[in-house]
Amino acid sequence: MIGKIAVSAANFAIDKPYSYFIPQDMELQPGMRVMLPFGRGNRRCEGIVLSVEPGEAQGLKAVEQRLDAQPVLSHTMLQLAAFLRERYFCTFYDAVRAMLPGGLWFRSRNTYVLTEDTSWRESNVRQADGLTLLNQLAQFGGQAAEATLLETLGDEERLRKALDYLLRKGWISAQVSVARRSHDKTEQIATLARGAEETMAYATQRPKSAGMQRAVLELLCAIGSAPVKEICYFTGAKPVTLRRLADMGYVNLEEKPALRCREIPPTPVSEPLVLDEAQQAAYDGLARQMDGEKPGVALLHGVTGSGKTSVYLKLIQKTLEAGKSAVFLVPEIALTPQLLGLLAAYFGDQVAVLHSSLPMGERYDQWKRIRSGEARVVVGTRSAVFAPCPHLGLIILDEEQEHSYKSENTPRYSTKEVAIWRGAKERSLVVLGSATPTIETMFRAETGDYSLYRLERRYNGQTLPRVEIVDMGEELRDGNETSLSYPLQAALEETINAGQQAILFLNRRGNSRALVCVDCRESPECPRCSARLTYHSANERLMCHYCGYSQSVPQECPHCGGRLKRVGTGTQKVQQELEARFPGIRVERMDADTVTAANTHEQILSRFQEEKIPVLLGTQMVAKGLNLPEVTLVGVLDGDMSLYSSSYRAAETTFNMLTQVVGRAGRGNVPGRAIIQTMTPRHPVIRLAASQDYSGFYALEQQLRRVQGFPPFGDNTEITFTGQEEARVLRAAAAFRDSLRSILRQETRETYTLLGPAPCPVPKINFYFRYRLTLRCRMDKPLRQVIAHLLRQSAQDKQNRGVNVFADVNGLD
DNA sequence: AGCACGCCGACT
DNA sequence: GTCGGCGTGCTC
Repeated sequence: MIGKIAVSAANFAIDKPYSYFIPQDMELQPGMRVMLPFGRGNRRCEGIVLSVEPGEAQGLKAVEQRLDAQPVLSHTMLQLAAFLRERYFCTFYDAVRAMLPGGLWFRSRNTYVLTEDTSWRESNVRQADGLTLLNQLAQFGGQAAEATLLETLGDEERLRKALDYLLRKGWISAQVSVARRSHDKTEQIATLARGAEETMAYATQRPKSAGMQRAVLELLCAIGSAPVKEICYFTGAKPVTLRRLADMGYVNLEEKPALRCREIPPTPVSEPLVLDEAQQAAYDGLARQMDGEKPGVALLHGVTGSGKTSVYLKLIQKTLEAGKSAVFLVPEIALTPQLLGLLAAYFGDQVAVLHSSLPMGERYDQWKRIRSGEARVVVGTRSAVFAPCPHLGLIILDEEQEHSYKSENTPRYSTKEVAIWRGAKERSLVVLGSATPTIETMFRAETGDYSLYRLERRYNGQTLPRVEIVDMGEELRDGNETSLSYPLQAALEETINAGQQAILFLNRRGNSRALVCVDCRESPECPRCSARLTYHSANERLMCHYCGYSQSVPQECPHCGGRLKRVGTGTQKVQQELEARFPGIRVERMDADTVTAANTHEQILSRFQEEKIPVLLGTQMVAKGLNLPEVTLVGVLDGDMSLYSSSYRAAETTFNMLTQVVGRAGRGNVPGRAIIQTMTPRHPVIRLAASQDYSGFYALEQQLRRVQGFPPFGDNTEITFTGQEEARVLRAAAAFRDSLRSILRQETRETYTLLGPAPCPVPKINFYFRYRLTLRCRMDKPLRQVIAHLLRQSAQDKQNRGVNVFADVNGLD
């Protein structure tokens, strides 16, 4: 038998099904993974079987090992992988990697053994490193793992050369052992092994070159013990430093089980689910759709607090009654404790939670429960859209406008597109829920591609908050230079006096801060990226958000030696202003500086709620909060459009953000009130957000998108080129642009815009320069094939060595 | 991307 | 002779 197999070692340029001979005694089915020899060197790699056909071996290599006793991907899921490959310009195996949980992966270990040929003992080995390895192997009983050998030579390049040499000589041979990756439920904890004084004395007498060890010891003296991961975060040390300190006897390292995912406490629910009239109407329509031949896609458009969740719950109930499974996708699991509690209350242990921060073993356990049909309600973040449900009946995408549904790594898939693909294929209903749907989604609902259900009134008859816009320019002219306008001050006073609560929101993007020199105005920059370093108060270090570089805070400006001053979100400044205006007021602050591992987002919110602290002041984090019934006033301190990127989505993002924040006011019995402070009070987006007028915003924005050919009227494709040599990157981009342009011209596409190469918003990350082309044009199948062809061509062009290319359709920036 | 293969120059 | 370096072309 012959197997058509997708190979993990294949890159985009050479990705296709490869035929392998299946040995007689090996039972292979599509969807099983195998080990294979691949390439000239017969390097071992993984593959996944796409199909099995009868045929002769004639010159084919043979499958070496079967890795799964039963398929890990069903027929449909293999088709989905093919879809991902075609749609997102990735390899088949990239798609497979995204679809399977981490715990299912194998780790292969290279081992080297001495052969019978011991002639090297007599002859004169001409390669010094090779001799070292031979001696070491002999010492270890003729066998050693690659990692061990690497440790002796210390350099990957040298190791490779030496191994190469020895293999060629026939003195050693390579073996690969494959093992399922250990269930990753432990973490390493470092503890101080001796007294703090002794340790400090040792630390201070160490040479300057051992500064990292010193930093680690100082930290440990202060806190006693901590997970190795965290120590590395706080000091910038590498795990090897900890190991060295352990060897010297100053630190104990032990494996401790990592915290299991918290059990979800079910929210107490007294009565069976009761829907109000609007909810019932939406539910009836959706249920009817679900029973149909082709359930299709539905948009559930409901203002905040209109009770979309009840409709979802009822739909899930119906799905279970029909003997099928439901997938409930959320933007971020950490922000939905209430939802998890509700699901646990209604569906008990039928619920499986899938998200990326789950320990690997746990994710694998959940995955198995889902596949076996034991868990039929799956809640999770974007990767949960690949849940292996045996009979999928329903997919819910809550808050469908959220950016986290778009993957930013290969494959750069859109969860929504994947959900819709699955829905169509598996005949399950896809429900997109939002208070502020994306323009694309609403457009498709209006044109009839999706069905549309509306929940227009807030549950329990709460009214939407009254919103007021304050012109901060005018405030300035009136001599108010603080961030609190007079109307906001007055409103705050009223709220506080009435014993109610307020949220103040700083609409800043960066939720971290930078250091700026008071003299030359320069900021410390990352040595690897074209980005400013941001100050982290948690570890008192400067860190780079793009590459993870970290350093201690410099004493003075690296450019001119001047004094460095912290600038940033400004919540601290606002807090001072609040305290000056309302002496003795308690303010809970929530930003990158106050949210830490010990003081979580959730804890801050519950303290705010339980202790009835009058004001919660924070950055974007406060927008995505819980139901806070006592909050009657919301103040947006800087509701300006310009704070957002230049992306075509800027208006949408701003509108959504403002609507969401404003909607936080008045969810209890008292009607809410919101104040938006802005320098651009007449900006239509601000005005529409203030009047909570989604349809007005939609009408306006839809028209702009139509004129400019942005989604849903066209697609915005970015082709990004990265590499360490700027000139090569630019050349590759320009060559791509020229080829693309000539093809587009031949095809006489009526309208397209092709821009670039232009530097990306962050032009250098980790020493890699980044340039990109922007193509505005409908991305249909033929055009996708053109792009795929050009990507392959670009990757194979010898002049483009060291340049990576990838394409992203309708990405986020 | 790996990796072998082949050709060349350099060193022992 | 042997080794390392580099350009070329293929991967079932």
